[in-house]
Amino acid sequence: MTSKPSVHRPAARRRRAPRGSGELLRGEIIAAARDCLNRLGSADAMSIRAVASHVGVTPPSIYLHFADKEALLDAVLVDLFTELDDVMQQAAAGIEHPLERLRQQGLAYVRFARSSPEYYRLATMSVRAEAGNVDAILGTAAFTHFLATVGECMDEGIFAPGDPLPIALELWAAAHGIASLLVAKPYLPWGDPELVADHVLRAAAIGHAVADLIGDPDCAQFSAWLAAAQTPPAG
Amino acid sequence: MTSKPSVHRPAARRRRAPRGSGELLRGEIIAAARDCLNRLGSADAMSIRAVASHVGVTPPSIYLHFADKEALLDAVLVDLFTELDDVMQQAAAGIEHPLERLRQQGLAYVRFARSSPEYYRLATMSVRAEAGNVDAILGTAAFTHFLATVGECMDEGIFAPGDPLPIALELWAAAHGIASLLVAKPYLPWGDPELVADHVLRAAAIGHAVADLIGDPDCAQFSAWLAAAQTPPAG
DNA sequence: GCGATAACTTAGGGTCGTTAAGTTAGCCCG
DNA sequence: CGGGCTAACTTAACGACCCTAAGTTATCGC
Repeated sequence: MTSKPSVHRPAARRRRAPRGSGELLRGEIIAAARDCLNRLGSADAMSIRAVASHVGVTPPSIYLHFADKEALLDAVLVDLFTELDDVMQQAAAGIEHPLERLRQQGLAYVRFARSSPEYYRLATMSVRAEAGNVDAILGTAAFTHFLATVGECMDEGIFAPGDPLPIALELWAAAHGIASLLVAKPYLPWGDPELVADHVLRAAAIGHAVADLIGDPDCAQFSAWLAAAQTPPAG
Repeated sequence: MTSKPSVHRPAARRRRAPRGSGELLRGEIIAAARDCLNRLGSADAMSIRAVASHVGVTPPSIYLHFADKEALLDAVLVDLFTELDDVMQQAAAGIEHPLERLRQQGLAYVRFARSSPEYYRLATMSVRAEAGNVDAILGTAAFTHFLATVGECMDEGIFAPGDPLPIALELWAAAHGIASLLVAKPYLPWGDPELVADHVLRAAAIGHAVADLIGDPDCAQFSAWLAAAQTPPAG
């Protein structure tokens, strides 16, 4: 399991860095780690040895910059979270209706997950995070921006006014659910991934909006409300 | 990382099994693996050596019954999926309204995930499954029963009539999303896990029902529909 | 040019998954 | 009741892994 023959392209031994710039190597290591990660496909398969050899250095040198393998993976993730924010911001740029912006952000999130599955797995499915890193996720630019959009939806009357955090977390859960399954079980009959992601996100948003609207009826009551609402709106 | 000092309770060397019953050991190995899995907390930390020593046998004996570590983990999962179906069936028993049954099944699903996080991680977050195992998930008793409940909701007029599979997959995505995050990031400010799970599931169900109802308006139109629907239903 | 020290390397301990080859114990058959 | 067949195991070892301790070398300030 651990003993798959990892690819060892020895990568010509690199010249020693000049005196002040040990930080230089750090960057190269992270880049190499990212490279190994999506070439080998799993954090397990990405060995310190492979990363080191890829940079042109011996394994112990890695430990001059990172406490252990986990710390290296964490550093890779920091890189990636800023990229995630980039694509989400870009997807939402220039869209005025906050609900549509929410949707585009969600879709960008799922796309990002699908485009680099191993990173996504690493980021969301590890227990590595200890109690301290609450901010590591909630403080992320990506989440902060998402949270803001949820707030704007409240201002618009889409969601009931109040603290946007719970709604944001729950919408995130939906987005993560479909992203995660598309990544982990791509062979299931999802149909067009973009489309199914849109369905899930849409249902989550509508669901929260309507839930805020109708309160907490029991199932029979909801069923009745639904039947009454059959009269379609204009459009 | 891999080199955490695994607990090696040597577990008195077991007597050789009688001639016909090699299958006996197989069961004991699976049980031991399950035990190690939730004592050590991760599939990585569960070493073949630990499992073997827990059964009272040497590591190579494991390979008489399982091709490799992955096969052993798969066998553990088969065990667990039948248990998942048990708790979901039990949760739904005696409830007549299909929507409420759907909800209880979803809640049971999340509860199961939270009660054995490492199993859940293993089952849902691995890439191990190849193209062949579509049935390994969709053919599961748990999923089949869930699918049936979705179908009954269609008969009841909750969801638009048609193929229940897409809806079931999408509802599953929502359930998986919250289950997965509760398991992987328990330190986030979720509040009461049972409650937040209920919110997410509820929103997903309502969202799909309403989405079927209102078609695919743009955001502004939806906003208007929402405002018009403010007139609360009876109850 | 010469020490101090940053930037590495060599060597190795301990764990892991897995395999090849050996050994022992239960059972069948004479 | 005893000899042998073979299922059920064990011993030994390979190669890969993470990580550490201790050594070495190149760069820079003086």
